[in-house]
Amino acid sequence: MGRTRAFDRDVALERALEEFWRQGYEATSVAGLTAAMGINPPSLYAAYGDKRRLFGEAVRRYQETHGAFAARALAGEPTARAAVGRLLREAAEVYTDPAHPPGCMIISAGVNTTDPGVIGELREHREAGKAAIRRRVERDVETGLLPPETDAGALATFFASVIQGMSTQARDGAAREDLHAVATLAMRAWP
Amino acid sequence: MGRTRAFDRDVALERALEEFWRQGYEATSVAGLTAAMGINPPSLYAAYGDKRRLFGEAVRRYQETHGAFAARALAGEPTARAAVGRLLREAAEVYTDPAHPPGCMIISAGVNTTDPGVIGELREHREAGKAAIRRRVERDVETGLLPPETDAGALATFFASVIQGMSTQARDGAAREDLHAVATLAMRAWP
DNA sequence: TCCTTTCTTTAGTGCCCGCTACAAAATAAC
DNA sequence: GTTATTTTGTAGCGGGCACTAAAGAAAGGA
Repeated sequence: MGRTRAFDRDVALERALEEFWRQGYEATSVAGLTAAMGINPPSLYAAYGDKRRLFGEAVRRYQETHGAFAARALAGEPTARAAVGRLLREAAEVYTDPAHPPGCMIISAGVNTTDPGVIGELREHREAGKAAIRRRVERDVETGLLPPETDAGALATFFASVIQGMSTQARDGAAREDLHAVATLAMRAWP
Repeated sequence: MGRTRAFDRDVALERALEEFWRQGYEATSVAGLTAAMGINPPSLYAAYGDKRRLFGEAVRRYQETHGAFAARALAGEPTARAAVGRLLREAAEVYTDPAHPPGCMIISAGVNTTDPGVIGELREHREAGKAAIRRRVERDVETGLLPPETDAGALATFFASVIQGMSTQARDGAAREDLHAVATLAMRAWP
């Protein structure tokens, strides 16, 4: 019983997500959030807790929607090489999609933030992504698709670096074809 | 004539530089700056103007000291390939030097900043670095050291991406040898 | 209809931000 | 020593920050 909520919780969360994506955690103010979400501060605090927890929900939602292409690419190709190639190509697409802010929220939203919880949460997501690449490469080494001397850790760090660089380039205004060229050149690193 | 300044302007500027380097422009407060510099706010404003102009001086100083290795690498090797190889290796060294904050100030200090002047100033430095790589590659294409079909712009964007990714990795705590491995793999992109 | 519960809006709270007025202290010129 | 000039420390300015107390408005249950 009681008065029903006048706004759509998921729609408002998506608006908040895009504010955090565009400006990062610290540079995004509660006033800016409420303006983007179309609600007043007490509604935000009643529905999401506080700014920090709203950010946590936004990160989770990002992983499940805009960022989900990465896990799909790594799981949906017969070889590590094809999986990473798809991962890089799709990153070029997503990072330059004009329908939302450029680059990757997980990579950029915690930069220059004071809150150690925010920094750690995003860094763990980035490390998890790097570890996923590494495991995909190791799988192909174990099955003989890649030579046994392949350094899976180095390849994972390299491709993670390239993806993080592509995100920075996208935020600097790089065009989609520029990032596709980066992806193509990065694929030459395979043994 | 008048009272002489009680602090060393250059030493205090270096302290401010490291604050901006570690935390970025917006997350660095004037209170934090004055504490790091060992002075009071009126001394900061008398000596440097305001926070924005102090940041501009810090960026200029960074380019002339910690960041000068890049121009030296591009100018001091006989081939573009050797120059970029040295650039990547030295970036791995500098970005993980425990004597100062990790990563590159030009790449990270403007992320998630509201001030468009700060954003634009740092982006122009990044674009200038990318253009310098491109010109170095073009020079070797013109002299016949690289095949005429070489895409200098794509190579420049690729290596700029790798360097920006290395900076992010360093800020995430990557070891020096990890970044050296990234540099080695990136060098496989050459035609 | 009336009561209870929840969401809504208004209007703030205390705090830290970049920045500065002011007067005391210190130095150079004479 | 005196004066003019600059730097210094103290103390505080207006403003935006994250967050909330209070009361009205809207819904369900009796």
